[in-house]
Amino acid sequence: MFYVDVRSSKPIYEQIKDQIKEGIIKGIFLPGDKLPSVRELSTLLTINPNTVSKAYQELEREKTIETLRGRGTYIAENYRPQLDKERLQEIKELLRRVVVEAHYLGLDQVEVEEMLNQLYTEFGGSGNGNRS
Amino acid sequence: MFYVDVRSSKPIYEQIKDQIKEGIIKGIFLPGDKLPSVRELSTLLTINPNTVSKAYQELEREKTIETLRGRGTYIAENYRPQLDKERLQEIKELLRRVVVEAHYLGLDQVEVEEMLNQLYTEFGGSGNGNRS
Amino acid sequence: MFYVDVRSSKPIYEQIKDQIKEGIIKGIFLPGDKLPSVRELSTLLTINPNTVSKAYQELEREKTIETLRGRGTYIAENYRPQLDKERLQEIKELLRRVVVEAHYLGLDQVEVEEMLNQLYTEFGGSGNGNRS
Amino acid sequence: MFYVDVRSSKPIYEQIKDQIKEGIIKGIFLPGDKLPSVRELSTLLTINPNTVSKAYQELEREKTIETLRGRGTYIAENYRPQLDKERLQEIKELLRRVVVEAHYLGLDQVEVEEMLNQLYTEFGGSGNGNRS
DNA sequence: GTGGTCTAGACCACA
DNA sequence: GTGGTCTAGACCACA
Repeated sequence: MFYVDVRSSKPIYEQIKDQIKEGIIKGIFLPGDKLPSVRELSTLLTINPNTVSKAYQELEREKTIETLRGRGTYIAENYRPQLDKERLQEIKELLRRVVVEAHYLGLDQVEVEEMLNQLYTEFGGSGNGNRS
Repeated sequence: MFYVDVRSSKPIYEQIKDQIKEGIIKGIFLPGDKLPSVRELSTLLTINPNTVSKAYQELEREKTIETLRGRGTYIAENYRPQLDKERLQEIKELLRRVVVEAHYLGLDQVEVEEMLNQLYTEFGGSGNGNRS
Repeated sequence: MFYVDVRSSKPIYEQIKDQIKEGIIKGIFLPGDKLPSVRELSTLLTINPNTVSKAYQELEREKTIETLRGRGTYIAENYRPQLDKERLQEIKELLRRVVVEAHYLGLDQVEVEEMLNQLYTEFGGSGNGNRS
Repeated sequence: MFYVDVRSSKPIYEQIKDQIKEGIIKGIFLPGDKLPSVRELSTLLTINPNTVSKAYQELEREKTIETLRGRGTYIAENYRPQLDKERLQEIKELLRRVVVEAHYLGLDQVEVEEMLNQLYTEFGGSGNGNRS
Protein backbone atom coordinates (compact mmCIF):
# COMPACT_ATOMS: atom_id res chain seq x y z
CA MET A 1 0.00 0.00 0.00
CA PHE A 2 2.56 2.57 1.09
CA TYR A 3 5.93 3.12 -0.43
CA VAL A 4 8.58 5.81 -0.41
CA ASP A 5 11.10 6.78 -3.03
CA VAL A 6 14.10 8.12 -1.16
CA ARG A 7 15.60 9.19 -4.49
CA SER A 8 12.69 11.47 -5.27
CA SER A 9 13.01 15.19 -4.88
CA LYS A 10 9.61 15.13 -3.22
CA PRO A 11 9.97 15.05 0.57
CA ILE A 12 9.00 11.74 2.09
CA TYR A 13 6.33 13.26 4.30
CA GLU A 14 4.72 14.70 1.17
CA GLN A 15 4.88 11.38 -0.57
CA ILE A 16 2.94 9.88 2.30
CA LYS A 17 0.42 12.71 2.35
CA ASP A 18 -0.13 12.38 -1.37
CA GLN A 19 -0.56 8.64 -1.23
CA ILE A 20 -3.23 8.98 1.37
CA LYS A 21 -5.00 11.80 -0.41
CA GLU A 22 -4.87 9.98 -3.72
CA GLY A 23 -5.97 6.75 -2.07
CA ILE A 24 -9.05 8.50 -0.74
CA ILE A 25 -9.93 9.93 -4.13
CA LYS A 26 -9.54 6.54 -5.75
CA GLY A 27 -11.68 4.96 -3.07
CA ILE A 28 -8.86 2.81 -1.73
CA PHE A 29 -9.31 4.50 1.62
CA LEU A 30 -12.84 5.02 2.80
CA PRO A 31 -14.09 7.44 5.44
CA GLY A 32 -13.62 5.84 8.84
CA ASP A 33 -10.81 3.52 7.70
CA LYS A 34 -8.05 3.13 10.22
CA LEU A 35 -4.58 4.19 9.22
CA PRO A 36 -1.46 2.47 10.51
CA SER A 37 0.03 4.11 13.56
CA VAL A 38 3.01 6.39 13.21
CA ARG A 39 5.22 3.69 14.66
CA GLU A 40 3.84 0.97 12.42
CA LEU A 41 4.16 2.98 9.26
CA SER A 42 7.64 4.26 10.03
CA THR A 43 8.81 0.72 10.74
CA LEU A 44 7.14 -0.59 7.62
CA LEU A 45 8.78 2.03 5.43
CA THR A 46 12.04 2.11 7.42
CA ILE A 47 11.86 5.85 7.75
CA ASN A 48 12.03 8.28 10.62
CA PRO A 49 8.88 8.36 12.79
CA ASN A 50 9.05 12.15 12.71
CA THR A 51 8.45 11.97 9.01
CA VAL A 52 5.25 9.97 9.33
CA SER A 53 4.22 12.17 12.16
CA LYS A 54 4.63 15.29 10.08
CA ALA A 55 2.54 13.82 7.28
CA TYR A 56 -0.24 12.86 9.67
CA GLN A 57 -0.18 16.24 11.40
CA GLU A 58 -0.57 18.10 8.17
CA LEU A 59 -3.35 15.82 6.98
CA GLU A 60 -5.10 16.37 10.26
CA ARG A 61 -4.79 20.12 9.98
CA GLU A 62 -6.35 19.80 6.53
CA LYS A 63 -9.18 17.72 8.08
CA THR A 64 -8.39 14.83 5.79
CA ILE A 65 -7.76 12.47 8.67
CA GLU A 66 -8.52 12.63 12.35
CA THR A 67 -6.94 11.22 15.42
CA LEU A 68 -9.13 9.71 18.12
CA ARG A 69 -7.21 9.87 21.36
CA GLY A 70 -5.90 6.48 22.20
CA ARG A 71 -7.74 4.83 19.35
CA GLY A 72 -5.56 5.73 16.42
CA THR A 73 -5.85 7.69 13.25
CA TYR A 74 -8.71 7.47 10.80
CA ILE A 75 -9.80 8.80 7.46
CA ALA A 76 -12.12 11.67 8.27
CA GLU A 77 -15.79 10.89 8.04
CA ASN A 78 -16.97 14.05 6.40
CA TYR A 79 -14.36 16.18 4.93
CA ARG A 80 -15.84 19.23 3.33
CA PRO A 81 -13.86 20.84 0.62
CA GLN A 82 -13.35 24.42 1.65
CA LEU A 83 -12.58 27.10 -0.85
CA ASP A 84 -9.45 28.35 0.84
CA LYS A 85 -8.13 31.31 -1.09
CA GLU A 86 -4.52 30.73 -0.18
CA ARG A 87 -4.51 27.15 -1.24
CA LEU A 88 -6.37 28.04 -4.41
CA GLN A 89 -3.58 30.47 -5.11
CA GLU A 90 -1.04 27.71 -4.55
CA ILE A 91 -2.78 25.47 -7.02
CA LYS A 92 -2.81 28.21 -9.59
CA GLU A 93 0.87 28.68 -9.00
CA LEU A 94 1.47 24.97 -9.53
CA LEU A 95 -0.57 25.00 -12.70
CA ARG A 96 1.33 28.01 -13.92
CA ARG A 97 4.54 26.09 -13.42
CA VAL A 98 3.10 23.24 -15.43
CA VAL A 99 2.20 25.55 -18.30
CA VAL A 100 5.58 27.27 -18.35
CA GLU A 101 7.64 24.12 -18.05
CA ALA A 102 5.49 22.34 -20.61
CA HIS A 103 6.16 25.14 -23.06
CA TYR A 104 9.90 24.74 -22.63
CA LEU A 105 9.58 21.03 -23.16
CA GLY A 106 7.75 21.65 -26.40
CA LEU A 107 4.30 20.60 -25.21
CA ASP A 108 1.40 22.71 -26.42
CA GLN A 109 -1.93 23.43 -24.77
CA VAL A 110 -3.67 20.46 -26.33
CA GLU A 111 -1.02 18.08 -25.06
CA VAL A 112 -1.23 19.47 -21.55
CA GLU A 113 -5.00 19.17 -21.62
CA GLU A 114 -4.60 15.57 -22.64
CA MET A 115 -2.33 14.90 -19.72
CA LEU A 116 -4.90 16.49 -17.46
CA ASN A 117 -7.65 14.31 -18.89
CA GLN A 118 -5.57 11.20 -18.42
CA LEU A 119 -5.11 12.06 -14.77
CA TYR A 120 -8.83 12.57 -14.25
CA THR A 121 -9.47 9.25 -15.90
CA GLU A 122 -6.95 7.61 -13.62
CA PHE A 123 -8.67 9.04 -10.57
CA GLY A 124 -11.98 7.70 -11.79
CA GLY A 125 -14.34 10.04 -13.59
CA SER A 126 -17.11 8.52 -11.54
CA GLY A 127 -15.81 10.41 -8.55
CA ASN A 128 -16.02 9.15 -5.00
CA GLY A 129 -19.02 11.21 -4.18
CA ASN A 130 -17.38 12.84 -1.24
CA ARG A 131 -18.06 16.38 -2.37
CA SER A 132 -20.37 18.67 -0.45
CA MET B 1 10.05 44.26 -14.84
CA PHE B 2 11.73 42.16 -12.16
CA TYR B 3 10.62 41.75 -8.61
CA VAL B 4 11.20 39.38 -5.73
CA ASP B 5 8.90 38.29 -2.99
CA VAL B 6 11.13 37.55 -0.04
CA ARG B 7 8.13 36.17 1.83
CA SER B 8 7.46 33.54 -0.79
CA SER B 9 8.54 29.99 -0.09
CA LYS B 10 9.79 29.88 -3.65
CA PRO B 11 13.54 30.51 -3.61
CA ILE B 12 14.54 33.87 -5.01
CA TYR B 13 16.68 32.35 -7.73
CA GLU B 14 13.65 30.38 -8.88
CA GLN B 15 11.50 33.47 -8.87
CA ILE B 16 14.00 35.10 -11.19
CA LYS B 17 14.19 32.05 -13.42
CA ASP B 18 10.42 31.89 -13.66
CA GLN B 19 10.05 35.56 -14.43
CA ILE B 20 12.47 35.25 -17.28
CA LYS B 21 10.92 32.08 -18.63
CA GLU B 22 7.43 33.54 -18.40
CA GLY B 23 8.60 36.80 -19.91
CA ILE B 24 9.93 34.94 -22.91
CA ILE B 25 6.67 33.08 -23.38
CA LYS B 26 4.70 36.30 -23.15
CA GLY B 27 6.99 37.94 -25.66
CA ILE B 28 8.26 40.50 -23.18
CA PHE B 29 11.73 39.13 -23.77
CA LEU B 30 12.68 38.37 -27.33
CA PRO B 31 15.48 36.11 -28.54
CA GLY B 32 18.67 38.12 -28.56
CA ASP B 33 17.50 40.60 -25.95
CA LYS B 34 20.12 41.57 -23.44
CA LEU B 35 19.44 40.77 -19.83
CA PRO B 36 20.68 43.02 -17.05
CA SER B 37 24.10 42.01 -15.78
CA VAL B 38 24.34 40.02 -12.58
CA ARG B 39 25.46 43.12 -10.74
CA GLU B 40 22.76 45.34 -12.22
CA LEU B 41 19.96 42.96 -11.40
CA SER B 42 21.23 42.23 -7.92
CA THR B 43 21.44 45.95 -7.20
CA LEU B 44 18.02 46.53 -8.67
CA LEU B 45 16.44 43.82 -6.55
CA THR B 46 18.68 44.47 -3.56
CA ILE B 47 19.63 40.84 -3.39
CA ASN B 48 22.97 39.14 -3.45
CA PRO B 49 24.78 38.81 -6.79
CA ASN B 50 25.26 35.11 -6.11
CA THR B 51 21.54 34.61 -6.13
CA VAL B 52 21.15 36.22 -9.54
CA SER B 53 24.16 34.30 -10.70
CA LYS B 54 22.59 31.02 -9.71
CA ALA B 55 19.42 31.84 -11.62
CA TYR B 56 21.40 32.80 -14.72
CA GLN B 57 23.59 29.74 -14.53
CA GLU B 58 20.62 27.42 -14.36
CA LEU B 59 18.88 29.16 -17.22
CA GLU B 60 22.06 28.87 -19.22
CA ARG B 61 22.30 25.18 -18.53
CA GLU B 62 18.73 24.87 -19.79
CA LYS B 63 19.75 26.84 -22.89
CA THR B 64 17.17 29.50 -22.19
CA ILE B 65 19.77 32.24 -22.05
CA GLU B 66 23.37 32.42 -23.15
CA THR B 67 26.43 34.31 -22.09
CA LEU B 68 28.49 36.01 -24.75
CA ARG B 69 32.03 36.50 -23.52
CA GLY B 70 32.48 39.98 -22.26
CA ARG B 71 29.21 41.11 -23.71
CA GLY B 72 26.79 39.99 -21.10
CA THR B 73 23.86 37.65 -20.98
CA TYR B 74 21.19 37.31 -23.64
CA ILE B 75 17.95 35.49 -24.31
CA ALA B 76 19.02 32.50 -26.38
CA GLU B 77 18.46 32.84 -30.09
CA ASN B 78 17.45 29.30 -30.78
CA TYR B 79 16.14 27.37 -27.93
CA ARG B 80 14.70 24.14 -29.11
CA PRO B 81 12.35 22.42 -26.78
CA GLN B 82 13.74 18.98 -26.18
CA LEU B 83 11.51 16.21 -25.03
CA ASP B 84 13.31 15.26 -21.86
CA LYS B 85 11.65 12.22 -20.32
CA GLU B 86 12.58 13.09 -16.79
CA ARG B 87 11.31 16.60 -16.93
CA LEU B 88 8.14 15.37 -18.62
CA GLN B 89 7.70 13.06 -15.66
CA GLU B 90 8.16 16.00 -13.30
CA ILE B 91 5.49 17.97 -15.08
CA LYS B 92 3.10 15.05 -14.87
CA GLU B 93 3.83 14.87 -11.18
CA LEU B 94 3.08 18.56 -10.77
CA LEU B 95 -0.16 18.20 -12.67
CA ARG B 96 -1.12 15.25 -10.54
CA ARG B 97 -0.62 17.44 -7.50
CA VAL B 98 -2.89 20.01 -9.05
CA VAL B 99 -5.62 17.46 -9.65
CA VAL B 100 -5.43 16.02 -6.16
CA GLU B 101 -5.27 19.36 -4.38
CA ALA B 102 -8.05 20.78 -6.54
CA HIS B 103 -10.25 17.88 -5.54
CA TYR B 104 -9.73 18.61 -1.86
CA LEU B 105 -10.55 22.22 -2.46
CA GLY B 106 -13.79 21.23 -4.09
CA LEU B 107 -12.79 22.11 -7.63
CA ASP B 108 -13.94 19.72 -10.31
CA GLN B 109 -12.36 18.84 -13.63
CA VAL B 110 -14.19 21.58 -15.51
CA GLU B 111 -13.00 24.21 -13.09
CA VAL B 112 -9.41 23.06 -13.33
CA GLU B 113 -9.64 23.08 -17.11
CA GLU B 114 -10.89 26.63 -16.90
CA MET B 115 -7.92 27.66 -14.79
CA LEU B 116 -5.66 26.04 -17.35
CA ASN B 117 -7.36 27.92 -20.17
CA GLN B 118 -7.02 31.19 -18.30
CA LEU B 119 -3.31 30.62 -17.96
CA TYR B 120 -2.91 29.89 -21.64
CA THR B 121 -4.85 33.04 -22.42
CA GLU B 122 -2.60 35.01 -20.11
CA PHE B 123 0.46 33.69 -21.88
CA GLY B 124 -0.99 34.80 -25.15
CA GLY B 125 -2.65 32.35 -27.49
CA SER B 126 -0.89 34.24 -30.23
CA GLY B 127 2.22 32.33 -29.30
CA ASN B 128 5.68 33.74 -29.26
CA GLY B 129 6.79 31.77 -32.27
CA ASN B 130 9.75 30.39 -30.43
CA ARG B 131 8.76 26.78 -30.89
CA SER B 132 10.46 24.57 -33.43
CA MET C 1 41.43 9.59 -0.10
CA PHE C 2 40.50 13.20 -0.85
CA TYR C 3 42.85 16.09 -1.21
CA VAL C 4 42.84 19.55 -2.65
CA ASP C 5 45.58 21.54 -4.24
CA VAL C 6 44.78 25.15 -3.49
CA ARG C 7 47.61 26.23 -5.78
CA SER C 8 46.11 24.51 -8.78
CA SER C 9 44.30 26.59 -11.35
CA LYS C 10 41.67 23.90 -11.37
CA PRO C 11 38.79 25.02 -9.15
CA ILE C 12 38.50 23.07 -5.94
CA TYR C 13 35.02 21.87 -6.70
CA GLU C 14 36.34 20.43 -9.96
CA GLN C 15 39.17 18.73 -8.17
CA ILE C 16 36.64 17.03 -5.96
CA LYS C 17 34.44 16.09 -8.89
CA ASP C 18 37.40 14.62 -10.73
CA GLN C 19 38.63 12.67 -7.75
CA ILE C 20 35.26 11.06 -7.34
CA LYS C 21 34.85 10.33 -11.03
CA GLU C 22 38.34 8.86 -11.27
CA GLY C 23 37.83 6.93 -8.07
CA ILE C 24 34.76 5.31 -9.56
CA ILE C 25 36.61 4.34 -12.71
CA LYS C 26 39.44 2.88 -10.70
CA GLY C 27 37.00 0.91 -8.61
CA ILE C 28 37.91 2.75 -5.42
CA PHE C 29 34.31 3.83 -5.17
CA LEU C 30 31.68 1.27 -5.93
CA PRO C 31 28.06 1.85 -6.86
CA GLY C 32 26.08 2.32 -3.68
CA ASP C 33 29.07 3.45 -1.62
CA LYS C 34 28.34 6.26 0.75
CA LEU C 35 30.25 9.47 0.26
CA PRO C 36 31.23 11.66 3.19
CA SER C 37 28.61 14.29 3.99
CA VAL C 38 29.14 17.82 2.78
CA ARG C 39 30.10 18.86 6.28
CA GLU C 40 32.44 15.94 6.84
CA LEU C 41 34.30 16.44 3.61
CA SER C 42 34.54 20.19 4.01
CA THR C 43 35.95 19.74 7.50
CA LEU C 44 38.35 17.08 6.31
CA LEU C 45 39.66 19.25 3.50
CA THR C 46 39.35 22.47 5.49
CA ILE C 47 37.39 24.08 2.72
CA ASN C 48 34.00 25.71 2.68
CA PRO C 49 30.92 23.47 2.73
CA ASN C 50 29.56 25.39 -0.24
CA THR C 51 32.47 24.24 -2.33
CA VAL C 52 31.84 20.60 -1.56
CA SER C 53 28.16 21.22 -2.09
CA LYS C 54 28.78 22.57 -5.55
CA ALA C 55 30.84 19.53 -6.49
CA TYR C 56 28.17 17.16 -5.21
CA GLN C 57 25.38 19.04 -6.93
CA GLU C 58 27.12 18.90 -10.26
CA LEU C 59 27.88 15.22 -9.90
CA GLU C 60 24.28 14.63 -9.02
CA ARG C 61 23.11 16.50 -12.09
CA GLU C 62 25.39 14.25 -14.12
CA LYS C 63 23.85 11.22 -12.37
CA THR C 64 27.21 10.13 -11.06
CA ILE C 65 26.06 10.29 -7.48
CA GLU C 66 22.66 10.50 -5.88
CA THR C 67 21.24 11.90 -2.70
CA LEU C 68 18.95 9.75 -0.65
CA ARG C 69 16.73 11.90 1.51
CA GLY C 70 18.10 12.09 4.99
CA ARG C 71 20.56 9.31 4.34
CA GLY C 72 23.34 11.13 2.63
CA THR C 73 25.01 10.94 -0.72
CA TYR C 74 25.91 7.79 -2.57
CA ILE C 75 27.66 6.64 -5.71
CA ALA C 76 24.84 6.11 -8.18
CA GLU C 77 23.75 2.54 -8.64
CA ASN C 78 23.04 2.65 -12.31
CA TYR C 79 24.71 5.34 -14.20
CA ARG C 80 24.27 4.81 -17.87
CA PRO C 81 26.68 6.62 -20.11
CA GLN C 82 24.64 8.71 -22.45
CA LEU C 83 26.04 9.84 -25.72
CA ASP C 84 25.64 13.56 -25.32
CA LYS C 85 26.64 15.30 -28.54
CA GLU C 86 27.75 18.48 -26.85
CA ARG C 87 29.94 16.81 -24.32
CA LEU C 88 31.39 14.62 -27.05
CA GLN C 89 32.29 17.78 -28.88
CA GLU C 90 33.95 19.12 -25.76
CA ILE C 91 36.06 16.01 -25.43
CA LYS C 92 37.12 16.29 -29.05
CA GLU C 93 38.09 19.86 -28.37
CA LEU C 94 40.16 18.81 -25.38
CA LEU C 95 41.86 16.13 -27.41
CA ARG C 96 42.58 18.62 -30.15
CA ARG C 97 44.28 20.79 -27.56
CA VAL C 98 46.37 17.84 -26.50
CA VAL C 99 47.47 17.17 -30.06
CA VAL C 100 48.36 20.77 -30.76
CA GLU C 101 50.18 21.36 -27.49
CA ALA C 102 52.00 18.06 -27.77
CA HIS C 103 53.25 19.08 -31.18
CA TYR C 104 54.69 22.28 -29.78
CA LEU C 105 56.36 20.36 -27.03
CA GLY C 106 57.97 18.12 -29.56
CA LEU C 107 55.89 15.03 -28.84
CA ASP C 108 54.85 13.03 -31.86
CA GLN C 109 51.78 10.90 -32.38
CA VAL C 110 53.39 7.76 -31.04
CA GLU C 111 54.39 9.47 -27.83
CA VAL C 112 50.92 10.85 -27.30
CA GLU C 113 49.44 7.42 -27.91
CA GLU C 114 51.79 6.07 -25.29
CA MET C 115 50.62 8.64 -22.79
CA LEU C 116 47.07 7.64 -23.56
CA ASN C 117 47.87 3.98 -23.04
CA GLN C 118 49.53 4.72 -19.74
CA LEU C 119 46.43 6.48 -18.55
CA TYR C 120 44.21 3.59 -19.54
CA THR C 121 46.54 1.26 -17.72
CA GLU C 122 46.39 3.45 -14.66
CA PHE C 123 42.61 3.34 -14.72
CA GLY C 124 42.74 -0.40 -14.84
CA GLY C 125 42.27 -2.27 -18.09
CA SER C 126 40.25 -4.68 -16.04
CA GLY C 127 37.41 -2.21 -16.24
CA ASN C 128 35.03 -1.44 -13.46
CA GLY C 129 32.10 -3.07 -15.15
CA ASN C 130 29.98 0.00 -14.80
CA ARG C 131 29.38 0.39 -18.52
CA SER C 132 26.12 -0.56 -20.12
CA MET D 1 41.04 33.07 -41.71
CA PHE D 2 40.32 34.14 -38.14
CA TYR D 3 37.05 33.79 -36.36
CA VAL D 4 35.80 33.89 -32.80
CA ASP D 5 32.89 32.16 -31.17
CA VAL D 6 31.71 34.42 -28.37
CA ARG D 7 29.38 31.67 -27.23
CA SER D 8 32.22 29.27 -26.62
CA SER D 9 33.43 28.54 -23.12
CA LYS D 10 36.95 28.85 -24.48
CA PRO D 11 38.30 32.36 -23.85
CA ILE D 12 38.63 34.39 -27.00
CA TYR D 13 42.35 34.96 -26.55
CA GLU D 14 42.79 31.20 -26.42
CA GLN D 15 40.72 30.75 -29.55
CA ILE D 16 43.09 33.07 -31.34
CA LYS D 17 46.16 31.37 -29.95
CA ASP D 18 44.86 27.99 -30.98
CA GLN D 19 43.97 29.13 -34.47
CA ILE D 20 47.46 30.39 -35.01
CA LYS D 21 49.10 27.33 -33.55
CA GLU D 22 46.89 25.00 -35.55
CA GLY D 23 47.41 27.08 -38.67
CA ILE D 24 51.15 26.65 -38.31
CA ILE D 25 50.86 22.91 -37.91
CA LYS D 26 48.64 22.66 -40.94
CA GLY D 27 51.05 24.78 -42.94
CA ILE D 28 48.57 27.61 -43.40
CA PHE D 29 51.02 29.89 -41.65
CA LEU D 30 54.64 29.56 -42.60
CA PRO D 31 57.66 30.71 -40.66
CA GLY D 32 58.21 34.37 -41.41
CA ASP D 33 54.60 35.08 -42.36
CA LYS D 34 53.31 38.39 -41.14
CA LEU D 35 50.37 38.37 -38.77
CA PRO D 36 47.75 41.12 -38.75
CA SER D 37 48.45 43.85 -36.21
CA VAL D 38 46.63 43.85 -32.92
CA ARG D 39 44.51 46.72 -34.11
CA GLU D 40 43.71 45.11 -37.44
CA LEU D 41 42.74 41.80 -35.97
CA SER D 42 40.67 43.28 -33.16
CA THR D 43 38.78 45.42 -35.67
CA LEU D 44 38.30 42.49 -37.99
CA LEU D 45 36.90 40.30 -35.25
CA THR D 46 35.13 43.17 -33.45
CA ILE D 47 36.73 42.21 -30.18
CA ASN D 48 38.69 44.07 -27.55
CA PRO D 49 42.29 44.88 -28.59
CA ASN D 50 43.45 43.71 -25.18
CA THR D 51 42.24 40.27 -26.10
CA VAL D 52 44.31 40.05 -29.26
CA SER D 53 47.20 41.55 -27.38
CA LYS D 54 47.02 38.87 -24.74
CA ALA D 55 46.99 36.13 -27.35
CA TYR D 56 50.02 37.59 -29.11
CA GLN D 57 51.90 38.09 -25.86
CA GLU D 58 51.43 34.51 -24.83
CA LEU D 59 52.42 33.21 -28.25
CA GLU D 60 55.49 35.35 -28.09
CA ARG D 61 56.41 34.04 -24.69
CA GLU D 62 56.07 30.55 -26.13
CA LYS D 63 58.37 31.60 -29.02
CA THR D 64 55.70 30.72 -31.55
CA ILE D 65 55.61 34.22 -32.97
CA GLU D 66 57.94 37.18 -32.65
CA THR D 67 57.49 40.89 -32.75
CA LEU D 68 59.97 42.98 -34.69
CA ARG D 69 59.88 46.45 -33.23
CA GLY D 70 57.99 48.71 -35.53
CA ARG D 71 57.65 46.07 -38.23
CA GLY D 72 54.89 43.95 -36.87
CA THR D 73 54.41 40.42 -35.68
CA TYR D 74 55.62 37.33 -37.51
CA ILE D 75 55.47 33.59 -37.27
CA ALA D 76 58.76 32.61 -35.65
CA GLU D 77 61.41 31.35 -38.01
CA ASN D 78 62.74 28.51 -35.95
CA TYR D 79 60.63 27.44 -33.11
CA ARG D 80 62.21 24.61 -31.24
CA PRO D 81 59.93 22.37 -29.31
CA GLN D 82 61.21 22.36 -25.78
CA LEU D 83 60.40 19.58 -23.41
CA ASP D 84 59.00 21.76 -20.68
CA LYS D 85 58.10 19.60 -17.71
CA GLU D 86 55.33 21.83 -16.51
CA ARG D 87 53.60 21.98 -19.82
CA LEU D 88 54.04 18.27 -20.29
CA GLN D 89 52.27 17.85 -17.01
CA GLU D 90 49.47 20.06 -18.24
CA ILE D 91 49.04 17.97 -21.35
CA LYS D 92 48.89 14.82 -19.29
CA GLU D 93 46.26 16.47 -17.16
CA LEU D 94 44.25 17.36 -20.25
CA LEU D 95 44.54 13.83 -21.56
CA ARG D 96 43.47 12.46 -18.23
CA ARG D 97 40.38 14.61 -18.45
CA VAL D 98 39.70 13.22 -21.88
CA VAL D 99 39.97 9.66 -20.64
CA VAL D 100 37.74 10.24 -17.64
CA GLU D 101 35.08 12.19 -19.46
CA ALA D 102 35.12 9.74 -22.35
CA HIS D 103 34.45 6.94 -19.91
CA TYR D 104 31.40 8.72 -18.55
CA LEU D 105 30.15 9.29 -22.05
CA GLY D 106 30.44 5.63 -22.77
CA LEU D 107 33.46 5.80 -25.06
CA ASP D 108 36.04 3.08 -24.64
CA GLN D 109 39.78 3.18 -25.25
CA VAL D 110 39.50 2.13 -28.88
CA GLU D 111 37.05 4.91 -29.62
CA VAL D 112 39.27 7.50 -27.99
CA GLU D 113 42.25 6.22 -29.95
CA GLU D 114 40.21 6.59 -33.10
CA MET D 115 39.40 10.18 -32.26
CA LEU D 116 43.07 10.79 -31.69
CA ASN D 117 43.97 9.27 -35.03
CA GLN D 118 41.38 11.37 -36.79
CA LEU D 119 42.92 14.49 -35.31
CA TYR D 120 46.38 13.52 -36.44
CA THR D 121 45.04 12.87 -39.90
CA GLU D 122 43.39 16.26 -39.91
CA PHE D 123 46.65 17.93 -38.99
CA GLY D 124 48.39 16.12 -41.82
CA GLY D 125 50.32 13.00 -40.97
CA SER D 126 53.01 14.31 -43.27
CA GLY D 127 53.86 16.88 -40.64
CA ASN D 128 55.14 20.32 -41.39
CA GLY D 129 58.69 19.37 -40.80
CA ASN D 130 59.17 22.06 -38.26
CA ARG D 131 60.49 19.75 -35.60
CA SER D 132 64.06 20.00 -34.41
C1' DG E 1 22.60 15.30 11.31
C1' DT E 2 21.72 16.20 6.18
C1' DG E 3 21.55 19.10 2.26
C1' DG E 4 19.54 23.72 0.21
C1' DT E 5 19.30 28.70 0.17
C1' DC E 6 20.99 33.07 0.91
C1' DT E 7 23.90 37.03 2.31
C1' DA E 8 28.20 39.70 2.48
C1' DG E 9 32.16 40.24 0.54
C1' DA E 10 36.79 39.06 -1.59
C1' DC E 11 39.54 37.94 -5.53
C1' DC E 12 40.31 36.60 -10.21
C1' DA E 13 40.12 35.82 -15.39
C1' DC E 14 38.48 37.86 -19.30
C1' DA E 15 37.31 41.57 -22.47
C1' DG F 1 32.64 46.11 -16.55
C1' DT F 2 31.44 40.93 -16.84
C1' DG F 3 30.83 36.51 -14.87
C1' DG F 4 33.19 32.57 -11.96
C1' DT F 5 35.09 30.88 -7.67
C1' DC F 6 35.51 30.78 -2.94
C1' DT F 7 35.09 31.77 2.05
C1' DA F 8 32.51 32.53 6.33
C1' DG F 9 28.56 32.01 8.28
C1' DA F 10 23.38 32.11 9.00
C1' DC F 11 18.98 29.92 8.66
C1' DC F 12 15.80 26.48 7.16
C1' DA F 13 13.41 22.07 5.66
C1' DC F 14 13.71 17.40 6.17
C1' DA F 15 14.57 13.03 8.50
